[in-house]
Amino acid sequence: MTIRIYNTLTRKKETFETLEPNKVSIYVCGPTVYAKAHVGHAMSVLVFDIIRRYLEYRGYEVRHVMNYTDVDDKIIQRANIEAVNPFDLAEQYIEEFRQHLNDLNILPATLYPRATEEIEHIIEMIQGLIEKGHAYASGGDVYFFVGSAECYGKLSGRKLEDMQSGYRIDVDDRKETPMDFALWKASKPGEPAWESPWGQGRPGWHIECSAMSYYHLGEQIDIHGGGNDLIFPHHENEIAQTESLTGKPFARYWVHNGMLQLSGEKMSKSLGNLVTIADFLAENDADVLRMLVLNSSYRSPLKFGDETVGHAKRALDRLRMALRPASPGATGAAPEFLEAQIAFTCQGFIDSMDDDFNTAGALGHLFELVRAVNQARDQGVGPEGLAKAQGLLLEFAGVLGLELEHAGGDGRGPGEAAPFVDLLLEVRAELRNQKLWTLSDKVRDRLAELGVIVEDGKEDATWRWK
RNA sequence: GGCGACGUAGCCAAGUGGUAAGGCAGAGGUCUGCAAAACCUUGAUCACGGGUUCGAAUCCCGUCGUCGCCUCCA
Repeated sequence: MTIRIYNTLTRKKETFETLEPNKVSIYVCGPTVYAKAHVGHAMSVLVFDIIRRYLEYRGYEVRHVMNYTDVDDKIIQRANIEAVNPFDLAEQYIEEFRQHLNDLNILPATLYPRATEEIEHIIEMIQGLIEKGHAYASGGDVYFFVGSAECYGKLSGRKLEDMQSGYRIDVDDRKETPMDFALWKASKPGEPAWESPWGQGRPGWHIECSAMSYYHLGEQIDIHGGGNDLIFPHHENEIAQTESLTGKPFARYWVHNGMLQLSGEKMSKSLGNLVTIADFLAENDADVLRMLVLNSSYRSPLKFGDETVGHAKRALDRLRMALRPASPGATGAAPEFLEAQIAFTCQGFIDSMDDDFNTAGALGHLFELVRAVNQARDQGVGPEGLAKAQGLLLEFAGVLGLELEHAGGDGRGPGEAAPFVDLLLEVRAELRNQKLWTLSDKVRDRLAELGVIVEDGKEDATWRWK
């Protein structure tokens, strides 16, 4: 009964052991806020939300920190183009992202630090690195001296020699060696700037995460997460910075989610092939995206498209359908096979999730329970008989962050239309009694066009949003 | 060119040494006035080629392919 996690650092699944018993510290790299967030960002956030929920389910007290990078070149560039204040621009997108987190049913992190609010800590950390000989100031900039970090490359599996011969690295006179990266950047007039020992400037990207993690979670943390596109250079550099300063291993487990792909390519802001979270949620229930993520393995690339989204939606519907009440008047007790399936699903769900958060496997066990519940219902098992199995389904779905009780394919509950739909169905029941099939079918078809699915049961008809 | 991950039925996807979960789609059936939902039945020897082993999808080597990173990127 131990959790195993795939650690990018060792390229192996390892038994999960925390620094402190029953406590987990997680730092996840959040977005750079210069544009609308897309469903790829949502995937990352969902993956770590699911991990966090499961760890809590398994009894851990989780400290979860996610940052916002609210000052960097892209933000400044974008603000210049739009002729707005870069801080306002960042603020606007942070606010939007927060709303997305809420809409996506993401548990709030313990803390959402921002680069601009941590300048003091960042400067302190840079000074510490300079004092230890790991960084040097150069013309208003400060660079990390990569050659001074013993294990540089250990996360991404790269060798310094290989990279130095790489053709993509620009030669920069201010750097002592080409791979050195900026900790502090001197600002140009008009750019956001803070006073520092090296003059007016702003922090480099990598140092902010090291600093925030250090000051909010401590020298060492349990899990550091992010998209696998951050492995190099971002996380490699974080390791270099933090470990050079503390002399201790930074994160015990490096966890990276795969990239969401749109038509065979990584969805990204720079490629421009994206679907924004806002656009997606305008058309779909948030649980559809979560289902898409759950049905795959978080480390692999995930295809996003009409087909996979459709699959996710139907799979979600199937889970929801299992929560339907017993047939009217049914009173049967829970049969043995249902009890057996409950025990089996309990074990299977936990075993799967313990194994590097194998959500697809866990879902498989949930679907087995779904079938058993449906079988039982068909056999006339009553509400009490179904309650335990349905309760378990709801509980485990909740662990994964699915809100099955929010019925309605696109997030609509019965809502204001309910009385009117009910009225139509009442009239339709009359038509059916009189065997006026053409008319009653017309009502059903027209309702279907409006997104209402009507299902005729033995007694009465039920309806739900498509 | 370098580093890394991956390649399981039409699609999505578990399984990592003992003869392949689950979902979607398809086919047939039960139920239904017809539908829908649900239930039952139905499909793959695991990219390819070698090797290790009594035995491999599962370990090793090679080939091909896909994706990611090497520049900002979840």
